[in-house]
Amino acid sequence: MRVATWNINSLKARLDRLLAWLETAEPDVVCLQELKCADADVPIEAISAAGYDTASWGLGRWNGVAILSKVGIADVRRGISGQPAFGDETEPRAITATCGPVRVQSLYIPNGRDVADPHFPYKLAFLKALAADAAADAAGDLPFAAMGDFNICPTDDDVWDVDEWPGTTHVTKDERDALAAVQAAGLADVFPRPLKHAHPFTFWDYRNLDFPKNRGLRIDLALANPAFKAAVTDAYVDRNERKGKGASDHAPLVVDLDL
DNA sequence: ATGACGTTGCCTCAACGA
Repeated sequence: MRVATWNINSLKARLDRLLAWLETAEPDVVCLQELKCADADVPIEAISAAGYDTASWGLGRWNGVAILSKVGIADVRRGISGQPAFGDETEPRAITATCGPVRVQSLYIPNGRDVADPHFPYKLAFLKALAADAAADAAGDLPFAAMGDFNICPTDDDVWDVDEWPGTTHVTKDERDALAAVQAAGLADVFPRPLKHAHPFTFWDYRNLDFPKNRGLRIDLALANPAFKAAVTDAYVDRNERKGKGASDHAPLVVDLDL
């Protein structure tokens, strides 16, 4: 089976491209982030017509996550245990479901904005809660993967140029340590192959010709438990989806499984 | 070709992204 994760930067604005990509890539399960719409505005009919069930958690113009599945959606859970709120709002940044033989989590980790911004400790707190929350699924026999936009470059190789990257967030030791703690719970990075160039970047800023110049980041990850990892036959970043008019600034990360 | 930022809300600009 084929499982993917994609930060689509607005479900409404990207719907036509999403539907076209579902038809060509034929994933069985897709984790989406940055829906930027409320649950009531999720176009479940169009997605259903493409053959997918939808589980979503969206509140409005910011954040929002979903899981699409051709193989059923069961045991849906919104959020994570101990999820920190920002201000008085618990933001829609995690949804988990069992889809056929796998359990997947669609994650949109807070950006952090700047190391001096309140969003930065919020990001670290979210990751700390995630590490604790993931331990049970990580240790289980059911293939499980926490997938999504982690907003962290795990290593300097995951940045197009760490010297030129205006590196406050995404590359700090605190963030990488917090990510390592999630992995230490029993989740391994499913490292994808790039379709072009040396590094499997998943994000390129819209500005400054970053995509044509391959000034990218690898911030979208699939962290898998041993049962999921053992079933992986291939993983790649579909950078072709970053091309053309109306693209998201992220490309899908696709994982193939012998399941 | 992949081309100089895009999306949303109530909006004519601000907030946000990474």
